[in-house]
Amino acid sequence: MQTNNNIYPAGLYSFQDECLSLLTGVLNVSKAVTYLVDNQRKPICYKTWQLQPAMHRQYMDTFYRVDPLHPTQFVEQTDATVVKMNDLVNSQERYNHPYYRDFISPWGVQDIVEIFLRVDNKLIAGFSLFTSKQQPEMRSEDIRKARQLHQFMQFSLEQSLDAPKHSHFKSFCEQFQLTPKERMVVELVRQGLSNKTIAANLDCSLATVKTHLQHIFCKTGVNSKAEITSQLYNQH
Amino acid sequence: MQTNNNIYPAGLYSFQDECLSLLTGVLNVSKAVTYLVDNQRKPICYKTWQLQPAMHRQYMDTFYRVDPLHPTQFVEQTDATVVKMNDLVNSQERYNHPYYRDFISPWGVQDIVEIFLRVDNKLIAGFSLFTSKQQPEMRSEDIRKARQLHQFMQFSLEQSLDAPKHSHFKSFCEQFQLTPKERMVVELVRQGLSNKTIAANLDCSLATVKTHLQHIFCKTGVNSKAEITSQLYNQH
DNA sequence: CAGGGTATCAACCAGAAGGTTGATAAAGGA
DNA sequence: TCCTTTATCAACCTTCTGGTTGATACCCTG
Repeated sequence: MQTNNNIYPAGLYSFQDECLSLLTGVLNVSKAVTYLVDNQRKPICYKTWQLQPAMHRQYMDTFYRVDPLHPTQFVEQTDATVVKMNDLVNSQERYNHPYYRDFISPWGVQDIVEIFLRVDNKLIAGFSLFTSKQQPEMRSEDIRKARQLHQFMQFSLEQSLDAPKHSHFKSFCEQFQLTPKERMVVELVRQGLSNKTIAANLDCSLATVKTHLQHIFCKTGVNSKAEITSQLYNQH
Repeated sequence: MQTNNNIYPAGLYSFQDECLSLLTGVLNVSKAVTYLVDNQRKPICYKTWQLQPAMHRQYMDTFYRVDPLHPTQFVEQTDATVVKMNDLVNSQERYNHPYYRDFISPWGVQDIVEIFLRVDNKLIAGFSLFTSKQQPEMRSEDIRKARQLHQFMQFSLEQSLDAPKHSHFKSFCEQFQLTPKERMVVELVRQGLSNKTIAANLDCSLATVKTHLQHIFCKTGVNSKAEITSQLYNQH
């Protein structure tokens, strides 16, 4: 079942179960499915909740090819976390699209919300939540809750996988548009050096280091060197 | 030889933040507060959400003594996870109880839901969720969702306690034989907090924090809080 | 019961860090 | 060319941190 060089930590499978239970328990959905994503961005390890086996089989045989929410559709958009189908595709397109006309609609589905989990910007798991035509339409309030749940699942995942966070430094610097010299200061601050030592490292005066720090504090909204460090390790 | 079951693993504090965000984001509450629980079952490390500082102060000064949802009330009931105040105490008792009459009611609170997290049957964290008198009453549906959220938080907690991430923190603390309190200080230092904030979190004086730090510096050979942080992340 | 370990707090001091103002100078784009 | 950005430095002040000393109190163990 598992492909070659794709090793998932044992906990990921139960994590998947727990997430599915959480999402279906808290959000008002009629059926749901979850999967992991392999190196080739192919969904594997499906787990379903109140989803007809025949429907799943039909998807696996045919309709995955035209699924607008398929993981391969979100290769570039690494920021796509919670995607609502009816927002992604307008009603006109839906009417003509084989995925809706021949698959989604006949199974009584009104809308689908897709939730993606990533590690290091790499998609590793997804959840499809279905609402039926009998249910009230998904409101922005529900999407907000879904995003909230996503945030916690993502946090939980990073905690348990001990996800590498080396990209934080870069994203931190870019996010606040720090200048090259300021970035150097940030890196030396991260190492726990005193201002005097930083000045020695950069071959400038203590006053200059303090000015750089002042600019960094101002740009980032942080109040101390210690906070910079904790920011670099705790994204949130 | 002292009881070491009071170790707060690295990340527990941000875990607390995330849980608070999750609960207040998904459930319909007006204010909330979370705390960790120490060996003596005393709540520490409070974090509030939309809760008036004056109300919190009033609780800390006086009313914690008569709080029917106080962690010490649930010593035996290791299965108590989600407790609704109005279920626990009937309306007759509520009317005469000083906690309701003089504290809860004047602050416009209708009901409180308490959520407990345990590790090895030992209570380690709690969340108090408040609904206001303006809100509709908590239904069993909401409690069911709260239980669902609890289940996931509990799962996530157990997962992250086993995560390799904690090995640095743990080995650092064990290597230098830091006491439970000192470990807490180390963790709060890691978060980049000032001594004053650490004191507030541990509910002790600034002087005590400085003493703990002095002992930590002495034991570890480190010279500053900033160095502690870099030690925790740079150990290989 | 004495003693070690832990936790608590106060007072004091020197030095580091944070915050502000102001100034100079090189580099690069409008 | 002017103006902005970036990098540099000084002086001044407040607050925070680190380092020290000393003291009280509790718990557990010998």
